[in-house]
Amino acid sequence: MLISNEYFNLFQTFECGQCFRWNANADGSYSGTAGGFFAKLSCGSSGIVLQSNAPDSFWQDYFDLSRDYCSVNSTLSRNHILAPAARFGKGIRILRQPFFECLISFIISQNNNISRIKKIVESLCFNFGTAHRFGNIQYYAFPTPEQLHGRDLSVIKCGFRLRYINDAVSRVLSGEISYEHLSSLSSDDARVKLKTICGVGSKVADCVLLFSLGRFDVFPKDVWVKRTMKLVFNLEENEIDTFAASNFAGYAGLAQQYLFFYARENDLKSIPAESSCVLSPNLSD
DNA sequence: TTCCAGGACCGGG
DNA sequence: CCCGGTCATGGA
Repeated sequence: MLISNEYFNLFQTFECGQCFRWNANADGSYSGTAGGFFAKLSCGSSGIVLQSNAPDSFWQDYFDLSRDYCSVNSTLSRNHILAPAARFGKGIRILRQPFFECLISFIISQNNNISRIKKIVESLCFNFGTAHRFGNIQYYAFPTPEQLHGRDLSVIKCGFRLRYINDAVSRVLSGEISYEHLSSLSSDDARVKLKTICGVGSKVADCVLLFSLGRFDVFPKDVWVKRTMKLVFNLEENEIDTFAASNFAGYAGLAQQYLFFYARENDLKSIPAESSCVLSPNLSD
């Protein structure tokens, strides 16, 4: 499969913090798994080459390839404060990750750092997921709810999140929480439903809504985003949602991801010298 | 040693 | 509604 798209950058898409099972190879290509499939993506002169055991339609959906990111990026760039971040992360695509994988991964993410999140998720897959092979590469699918139900998960060392995972597993298995049902709800109603899972609050729910259900209207607020919104827009936490809804034209989720990626890549923890309210444009690319 | 990480829960005010 | 303390774990 060949993907020719200026608005799809491997590093930006896989390192922007939305996913935990993609890793860079020495040559800059990326390998990873989703939905039980394996893929390797490398950037060539005529586009991105994707090798996989999955049908193209799976990745078409997963990488949100039918959406016009040029248009969305351009829309968001009309906000002159957001524009430098939109340019810096213009190759980010919002992944549509399989629901259960996304839900469990972001439950694990809470009060945690990305490198350890990846280790815990990988341990979960290695210990409880199904082993597969793609050529000479062995990989482990994300475990299904059935594979996790009733098991002692303490080997993955996820700390206090253990009972949260157990609750999510049983609620999904019972059918009470499902992708199909959530898809039929508004984002607000779906968020309320997700938050009935013990260990799922607003932030984790919004990440699931954005990274699995493709709800671009939500705006997940983690420590980095809250810090950045205060820094560059001078907004308190309780002001962010209404601001995002009225300024990001229905694409708050992508705006949030641009900001998160920009802030983390540039270690934006305090006000850069001299510029209190504009992202520094000379840091782009 | 202390602080922090893509937070959530619980209690009390 | 909002606030502070607490919850495992490991890296800086």
